[in-house]
Amino acid sequence: MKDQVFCHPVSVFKALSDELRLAAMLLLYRHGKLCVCELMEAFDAPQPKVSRHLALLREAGLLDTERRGQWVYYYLNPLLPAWVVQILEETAHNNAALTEKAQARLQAMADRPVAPCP
Amino acid sequence: MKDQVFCHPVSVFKALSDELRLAAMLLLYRHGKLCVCELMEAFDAPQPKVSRHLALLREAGLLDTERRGQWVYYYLNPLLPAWVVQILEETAHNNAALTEKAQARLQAMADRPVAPCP
DNA sequence: ATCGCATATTCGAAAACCCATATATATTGG
DNA sequence: CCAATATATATGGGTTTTCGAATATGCGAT
Repeated sequence: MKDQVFCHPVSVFKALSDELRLAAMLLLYRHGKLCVCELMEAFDAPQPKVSRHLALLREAGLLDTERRGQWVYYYLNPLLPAWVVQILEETAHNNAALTEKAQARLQAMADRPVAPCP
Repeated sequence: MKDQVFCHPVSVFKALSDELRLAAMLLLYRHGKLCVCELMEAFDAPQPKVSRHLALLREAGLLDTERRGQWVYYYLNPLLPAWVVQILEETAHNNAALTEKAQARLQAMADRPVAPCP
């Protein structure tokens, strides 16, 4: 079992202090892996905006990525400290409204790219 | 038992995304009530800076205040949703370093004002 | 090689944030 | 009332964040 990454709490909270970024973290916490275009659809947001926020989360160490063909899948950094995951769980559990609309748009999305193998 | 206050998660995280504010929340979580001059000492920070950050936390609904003579005591808003308290607990428990120095300076502080009665 | 789609990055400009300094308000004690 | 202490707020400036628009890169298919 690999070591966890260090996350400075202030950086974590800063990363989560934006509506789109927080919702993205919660959506990925629940769904495992999603590609940028799925998140664009879920948040009804322009591509550069989504991409920029995801890059920020990755630079903060919260997300990791995996390329599959033309798609890039984002997912929670598996080395995330347990307390950070706990915070996501706590937040998701008590704030379902945060991801409700995104969730619905994601479900309703047509032509979703095929999920990555592993 | 009174109703809890509503706290938008994004606002909560934004409030916690500053070193001084986060440390202040954790210190108050542990100590119950502290006045501004104690927090100035703990953080070795100028008075307007401390006051401004505390005001921000109060406006975000995280803190409440109580005047006792010339001192103003800050403490966690008793109506804080449980999930917010959980996040503080989780953060405090896994990031002791955040409040270590402040803790020490507070202990070492001479002439601390007397604690409020109730 | 070239086209089309998915994603990333760059480039200003507008807004938000943070700080130090200075000043104002409130309370206590004389 | 006056002086002293504790706290709050205002002002101005420097830094950071955020955005839309434009452009660049990467990959697959033809």
